[in-house]
Parts: sequence; structure tokens; C-alpha cells
Amino acid sequence: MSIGYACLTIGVLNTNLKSCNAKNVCDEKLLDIIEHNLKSLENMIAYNIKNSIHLFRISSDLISFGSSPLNKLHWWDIFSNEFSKIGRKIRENNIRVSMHPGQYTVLNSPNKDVANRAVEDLNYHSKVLDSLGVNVENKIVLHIGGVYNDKKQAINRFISNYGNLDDRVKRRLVIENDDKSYNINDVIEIGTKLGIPVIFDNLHNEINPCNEDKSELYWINESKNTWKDKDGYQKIHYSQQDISKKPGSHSNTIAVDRFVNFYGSLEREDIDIMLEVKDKNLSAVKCINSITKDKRISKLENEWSKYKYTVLESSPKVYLEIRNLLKDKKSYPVVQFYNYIDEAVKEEVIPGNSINAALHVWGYFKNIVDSREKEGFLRSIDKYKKGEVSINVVKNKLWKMAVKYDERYLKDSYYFIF
DNA sequence: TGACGTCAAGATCCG
DNA sequence: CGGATCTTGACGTCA
Repeated sequence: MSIGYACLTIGVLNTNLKSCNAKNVCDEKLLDIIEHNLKSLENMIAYNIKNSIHLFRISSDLISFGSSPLNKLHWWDIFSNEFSKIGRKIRENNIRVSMHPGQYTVLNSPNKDVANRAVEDLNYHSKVLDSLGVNVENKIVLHIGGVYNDKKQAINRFISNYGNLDDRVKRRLVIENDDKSYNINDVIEIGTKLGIPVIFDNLHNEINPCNEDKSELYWINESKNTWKDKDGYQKIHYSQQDISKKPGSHSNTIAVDRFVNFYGSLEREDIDIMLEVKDKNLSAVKCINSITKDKRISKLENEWSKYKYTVLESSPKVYLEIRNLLKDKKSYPVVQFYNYIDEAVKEEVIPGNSINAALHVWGYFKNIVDSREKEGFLRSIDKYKKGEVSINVVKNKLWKMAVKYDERYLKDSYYFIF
């Protein structure tokens, strides 16, 4: 059983992905971007290994214009060393990766150009996975597409276009229920007909349920039947609704109490869960810690070291409560711990608390900086007090010091990203 | 024609 | 120049 996250990391150095737009594209720029993005991918994989995250979706933006004539580079050859190096790390550390073309890759479009571009896009995605040398358990997730006033015909077109795909795509392709057109029942019917696995997405199923009065668990178990031994463990997508936004919007973070209930209801471990959530890897770590059998408080202490200055800035009261909570070294109060953090992050930040937290962080540097840095920092605090600049100006100064003086404790802190 | 979703790049304005 | 805040891009479907 693995829990993972999609595409991007939060608060991890040197893992950003670069892009460029169509009118600026040229080979030189593409080479630079690909080289950069592969280094970032390598760093993301290293982060996943370090944090025991064994499920990860690779961003479709890894190679800019990867399926477009704008990119004529044989990037899989040019960067074959990088791909095999990263692929080896993925395999040796039992990481399962996937890719997921977006809503604009529409295989069942009646427009031949659109459908052909979808084929090209799927070829691109399988080229990335093949270049990494990962086996067919590492899937490409696709939605069925549009309806065009005739669902039956649209489904038939999907089936027929699937049949014409390259085998390398076919053996990786899995299909997912979406939030408006194809519910889980539709997708299981298609998956069964084609003999390909189905990904159950809980939030899509909530918004776009099948008419039958069947539970979430029922559909998860029905979907399981579409996964054969060669496909690996069944995979599902799990997300929670952001109640302040429209139906289908992913929450900022996963509420672990609800996740623990969901996970418990599955009553099995032969399943992989891909989280779709704004805070990405942060929620992956939360969820992994929330259901682990290895209940050592050091894991929560490690998490606390990253969240503490954010919590101090948001709520000194919760800060003290969490310190209390972690005093009993024999305990493992994981749900309360993350609930406290979620509660603090939601609170509106008061300037006095911001200054207090900033001065705590300043404590790492005040005796080692030169006078220019000291004056710069104190001036920014002063300007913040007068309302001339935002707290981010102060935080940026502290961040630059953290990097310069290589304060590892602070470089891993979420203080600089919330 | 614009909304939908996503996130980086680009543009613009301020002091 | 750094920083804050828009706007654009890139994609296809649907109202």
C-alpha cells in the first residue's frame, strides 16, 4: 500500500519545473528547460525516497511541448543518461510512478485533428515512462473525453481509437471517472470491454455519481476487478472538497481524521492511493504518518520542526498546545497533531504574531550575520511595523540568510512557504 | 465568446 | 532594482 502526490513539491529546494510559451520556443531554450526539469525530477525522487513516499505522478510538463511539432528534439536520446539514472533510482527504491494527461487530451473527439493530437500526447507520455525504464505497473491515466450529444457513439469512438493505439501506450493506459460526463459505472463498462484498469476517483464520484444507489466502497471493489496481476496494485484517486470553492475543487490540505476513516473502511492493503490536493507532498506525509503501524513520536517531532514557525506565526496558543501534546514520548497523537496544525493555518495572521515568529527565526542569525545584514533585517521589520511592506519582505531576508548560512533546520521549514 | 483548471512566465506599476 | 499584482499561455468542450 502506498500513498502519493501529483507532479509538484511544496517547500523542497531545486524541484521547480520551467516552461516556455510557443512564441519564445527554440531548441536552445528547450534543451535548457529539459535539462533543468530532469534535475528537478531527480530531486523530487530523492525527496520521495527520503520521506518514504512510494507513489508519485510525474508532471506532463516535464518536457515542454513534448507532443508538439514545436519540439523536434530527440530528448529521449539526448538525455538518455539522465533518464536511466532517474529510472534506476525509481526502480531501486520501489517507487511507482504515473502520468496523467490533462482535460485537453481527448481521444474520443469527433474532430480527427484533436484525436490525432491525443494519440501523439499519449505517445509522448509513454515515451517518458519507457525512457525511465519503468515497467507497465507505472500507468498513464486518461479520462474518456467528451459526449457530443451522443454518449453511446462517443464511447464507441473511444473504444475504437484505443484499439489503434501503439502497444506501448495500450499496456500502460488506465481510465478514470470524471466530474461531469463519465461516471464510475460508465468507465468500468468501458474498462471491462477493453480489458484495461479503472481508477476510481472519490470526489468525481461524489459530484458525478452513477444513478444506482451504491456506496463508494462498492465502486472501489468493482474497480478492483479491472486490475490484473501485470497491472500491479489497484490505484485510486482520493481528494477532499474545498468547501469555500465550487464542487470539485480540491482542498488545500487533507483532513487526516477523514482520511483515516476512509482508509479504515477499505479494510485491505493491496491498494495505492494518489492524493489530489493543493499542498501536495505535505499531505502525502500527513496521510502516511496517520495510518502507519510504526507509531514513533519522533516522526511527529520531525514534522513539528517544519511546521512550528508557521504555527507560531498563526497562533501562539496552538503552538503551546502542540508542544504539550508532544511531551509524552510514548504516545502517538497523530490526528490531534495535524488537526491542531490545520486549525492554526486557517487562522488570520496578526502582525504582532508575525513579528514574534520572525524574531524567533532571527535568533538563528543575529550573532553570526554581518552588520549590513543586521541593519537590513531590522529595517525590514521596522517597515513591516509601519505597514510599508508585507511580511514576505521580512521572510525573504530570513530565507536568504537560511540559504547563505546553510541552516538546514530552517531550509526545510514551511515558514517560508505559507 | 467565455468559463473551466493549472501554474509558470511575462508584463506592468510602484517606490 | 525588488516586490506586488495582474495577465497570458496552452489545451478542448460545452453552454
